[in-house]
Amino acid sequence: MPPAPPEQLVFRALADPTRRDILLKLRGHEMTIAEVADGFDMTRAAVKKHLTMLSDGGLIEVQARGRERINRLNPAALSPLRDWLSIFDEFWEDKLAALKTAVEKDTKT
Amino acid sequence: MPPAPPEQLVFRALADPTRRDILLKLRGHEMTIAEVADGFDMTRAAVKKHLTMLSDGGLIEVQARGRERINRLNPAALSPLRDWLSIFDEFWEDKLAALKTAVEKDTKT
DNA sequence: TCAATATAATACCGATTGGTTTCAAATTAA
DNA sequence: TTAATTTGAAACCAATCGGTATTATATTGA
Repeated sequence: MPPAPPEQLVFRALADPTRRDILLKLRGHEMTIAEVADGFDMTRAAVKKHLTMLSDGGLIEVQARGRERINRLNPAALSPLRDWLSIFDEFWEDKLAALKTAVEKDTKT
Repeated sequence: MPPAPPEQLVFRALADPTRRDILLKLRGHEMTIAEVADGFDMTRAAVKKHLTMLSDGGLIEVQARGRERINRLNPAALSPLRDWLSIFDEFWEDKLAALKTAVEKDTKT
């Protein structure tokens, strides 16, 4: 297993909508570059660049098979994102609690 | 309440490490621009630009108070990110299940 | 073998980003 | 009132980004 890419590469990879769409497309089954590119309104070369950035972030794994490159989703690489998000869970809860209080106070009057 | 910014503005806002650090810094209590900028190795103007992008993504709320601008964390704006992440939960689970199976098989031999 | 296919690699382009500096405007405090 | 403070806004710069086109390389299939 290659080392987990730094958090920054994950956030950077997800910053582009085309790359997020690629990840969605890769759910379920692996694809060659040409298959991934199919349906996108850009050249294969452009899609390939996006795939490289996704690979840099560890979000996909690429495997050579003959002259093709098989791209496979690696959902485990989303962990840094989950971890970062969890830092804000308590504040999220605080906001919810405050809202609950406000609603209760409102219905009481 | 202003309309929720599109998902893309949230992902874009989080793509920069300085902006993520700003969000961490804003946990707990609100701050003026100068207070946010303090500790960062860049000009106040640069930090202000980051705050603008965070505001564009709805991740902070800005309120004028005299000549100061109070910046407050808005954790609710992270929802699009949570929602997007949840799309991959099932594949995450699949991977875990596969791992579990592999481990069981391994310990059995 | 040889042509077609799948990808890689590079150079190039315009737009955006992340930063700076400079100057103006609004607010506050002495 | 006047000077200091806080911010806003704009011009500018180098680097990165998202895309193109072109060329080269490796693999496959007839």
